[in-house]
Amino acid sequence: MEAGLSWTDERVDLLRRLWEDGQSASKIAAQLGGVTRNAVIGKVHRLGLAGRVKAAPAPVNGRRKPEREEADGAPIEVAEEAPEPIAITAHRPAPDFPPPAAPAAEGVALAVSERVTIMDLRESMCRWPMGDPTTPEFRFCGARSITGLPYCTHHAQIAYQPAAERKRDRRVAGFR
DNA sequence: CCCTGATTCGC
DNA sequence: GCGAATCAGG
Repeated sequence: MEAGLSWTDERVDLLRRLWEDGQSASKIAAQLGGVTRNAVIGKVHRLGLAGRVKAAPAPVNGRRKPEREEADGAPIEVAEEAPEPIAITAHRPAPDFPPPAAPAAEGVALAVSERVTIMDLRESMCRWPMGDPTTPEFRFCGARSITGLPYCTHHAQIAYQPAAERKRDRRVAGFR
């Protein structure tokens, strides 16, 4: 499938903006598409913009070393962090996010049983519209949505397609 | 159980 | 450089 999908300048740029905007790795991954949250976190660290607004949550080891024992009398010095006064966290509730202007249905079939009416729509449910809003048959996708986003992972990828990729993946089928 | 980021290491 | 596996925690 998408063979040429990698960390292009544009994708890195988007990653930067979203991360600095406080978006979580999983959300960013969903919006970028084609990568997992691990990939995002890994990239974030490589870019050197990890852990900005964090105290010191994980000075521990991530992956245990099976056989390799660090048996030496040299205690690893942990760099003490400078007494950072206060982090400037400008709250920007209006990110330059691409609105799901043209929701396009695609072939993948979601479980019909998951569809819900607006009455049953919860915060954690996908708000992807399905059907004609003017009819009583109108439903929402209803699948588990990405925390903080109105859509499930599947629809988020459709709604938030990267600008570069967007043109190619245009698919306008009938709504359902 | 859902999620979060951090770390290590094989590729 | 990349990201899965794993860890540690909310």
